[in-house]
Amino acid sequence: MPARMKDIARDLGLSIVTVSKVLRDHPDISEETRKRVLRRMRELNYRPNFAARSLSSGRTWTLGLVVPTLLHPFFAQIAKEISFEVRKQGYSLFISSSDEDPDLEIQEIEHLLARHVDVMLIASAQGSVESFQRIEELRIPYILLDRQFPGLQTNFVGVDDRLVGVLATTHLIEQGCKRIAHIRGAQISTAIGRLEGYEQALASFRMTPLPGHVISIGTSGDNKGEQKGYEAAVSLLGNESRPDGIFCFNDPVALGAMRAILDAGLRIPQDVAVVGCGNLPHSDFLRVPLSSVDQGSIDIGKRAAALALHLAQNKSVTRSKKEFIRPELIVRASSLRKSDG
Amino acid sequence: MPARMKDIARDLGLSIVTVSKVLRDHPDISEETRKRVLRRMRELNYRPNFAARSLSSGRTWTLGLVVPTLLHPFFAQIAKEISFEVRKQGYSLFISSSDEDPDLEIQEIEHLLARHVDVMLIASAQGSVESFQRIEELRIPYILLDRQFPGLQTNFVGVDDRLVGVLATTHLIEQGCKRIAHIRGAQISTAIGRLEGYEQALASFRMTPLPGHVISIGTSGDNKGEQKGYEAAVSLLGNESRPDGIFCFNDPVALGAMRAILDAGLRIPQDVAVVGCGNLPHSDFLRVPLSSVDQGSIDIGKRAAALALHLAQNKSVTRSKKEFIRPELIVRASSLRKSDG
DNA sequence: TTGAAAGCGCTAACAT
DNA sequence: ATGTTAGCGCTTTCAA
Repeated sequence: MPARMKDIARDLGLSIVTVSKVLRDHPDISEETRKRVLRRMRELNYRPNFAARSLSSGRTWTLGLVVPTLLHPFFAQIAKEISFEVRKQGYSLFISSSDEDPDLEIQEIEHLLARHVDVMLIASAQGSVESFQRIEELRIPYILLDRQFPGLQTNFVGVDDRLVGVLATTHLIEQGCKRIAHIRGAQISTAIGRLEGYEQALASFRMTPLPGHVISIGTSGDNKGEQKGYEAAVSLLGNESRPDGIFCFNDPVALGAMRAILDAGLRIPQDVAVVGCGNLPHSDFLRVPLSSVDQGSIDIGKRAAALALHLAQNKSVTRSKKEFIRPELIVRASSLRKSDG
Repeated sequence: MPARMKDIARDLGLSIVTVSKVLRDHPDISEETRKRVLRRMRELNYRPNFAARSLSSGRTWTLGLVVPTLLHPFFAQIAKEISFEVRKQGYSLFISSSDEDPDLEIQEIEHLLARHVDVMLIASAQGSVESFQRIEELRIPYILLDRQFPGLQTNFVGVDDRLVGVLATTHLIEQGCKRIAHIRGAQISTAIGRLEGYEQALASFRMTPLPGHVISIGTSGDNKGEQKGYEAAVSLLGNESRPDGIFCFNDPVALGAMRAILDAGLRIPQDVAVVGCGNLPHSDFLRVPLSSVDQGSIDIGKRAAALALHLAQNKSVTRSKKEFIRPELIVRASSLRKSDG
């Protein structure tokens, strides 16, 4: 049977309240009492009972994270980082995966709300913003990760997706590509941002996408990225003005695209250069090592954790703190056509 | 302010207990009362308060999972699966990562114990079993995942590692390899099991490992697998009787080994065939698609979840239910030397 | 600087 | 079939 405050108080001839105050670093406790209490706590290996604490304080010291998938290293990294950071402050993290399914995501959110998490962190697969209204009604602070919703005033931490597109596309231009295509993602903020960056980079070199050179993989989840990328690339390669560079929405899509290019008997990067996004592990060891834009998942995790802790501790609910992480281009063989990089 | 049982009871002129009983499907409640209560619950969007429930029932409806790393898809898949399965029964899962660090793992375990999780699930990075004694003292049921400890009577769910070794090695023999080496992992049960399987398979064909053909990557975590695999393979290739087949402890190690083989100007699988373990995503798209033994992570997750739920619900603490998942060999180009495979 | 009283929302025994 | 009584272990006033 674990020790309770009651036991410590009895043993030391003090009241429970005094013990409680020591535990929470309350100022008006004499140094001597504090020491005696702390000593006895150590002896009895005392651990506070979170359920009791939550019930009386109204806080659970618990956070909830919902990601579209844990299998993608990007989200796994974020989850790990958040868990680690908040843990330092005594918070625990519920992690759940929505499998890119909006309905399942809503269920997971509801479940975490029922748990009275202090803060919610969501990388959402929603098409609309309705599910967030429930959270707001309950006055639970929340943070959107990676994916934004236009017009929604909320806390957000994610990569600067427009810059992702600019970095990748500018790099392809600098490598001498003249006909740069983009395999874009579905209608979520990340895909839109990267597309805008792609267009912006082209525009700044007085270029424009050729007809049919922006092609979408549709609304498929991440799990079909490779196949969708393959199909999209096959279509691009059949275009009357065949691209000599492709910026892909993410790495799985890029893998599929590369396979299609090689299957067509073309060379990477000489005939078609490829850049992905996400910087997946083992990108080095692919048939052609893949250039990719790193999304700074560790930074995202750290910043999200810091923001979450802030929200958990201040009853003042910040509603629209937006933090953008700078992406970084990792150049590998798939796009390196000039030795000067 | 969320609705409480008290509100429902007041509105309906009932006692709190009656409401509570409805919620928990207690038998002695009239059908009519049940319906009225359920209806009002829906109207008020009632959610039970887990903290209160935990405090009075002594159960938290919460499980804790500690994995060495979430970045490895094997553990991510397990985590996701467990989370999903237990969620169906109203349980939530705390997920934390130890980063393959035994001390950090102990901290994470302590933290979860302080949370009074109903069941602990641990894929342990420990060298010794001491940390589990703390869990036993507290009489919290726990399940070991993936990695066992000799002589420890505990619940376990994981792949049959000996069979992993047998499958991989037998396959290499059948592909005509005559000098099969093994790059083994550190002193954990998975590595030992796979080594035993390797030896057993050789023995059943009246073969034995040649001198220096079993080589260890040491105690390094998974993150250095690729480099360690490279080094190990370089050493093997310098052996006076050069191997013509290598069974690698896991896929990262196999990637490193393959790189070393290619760097040495040798062909895969003609000169050296390679088999890994883990069946990492994108194994298809490597320079040479990698044959690998799949560890059935989804199955592991499902079985672990079922066992955890059982333990959570029965106060009878099963202490040594062991479940072994059958691994499956996925043959790809890295080991395919005969068309009849 | 310490403590008494009240209560957080719920469940578990025991009435009725 | 429904209700009464007592807590679960802690925090939060407020008083001493």
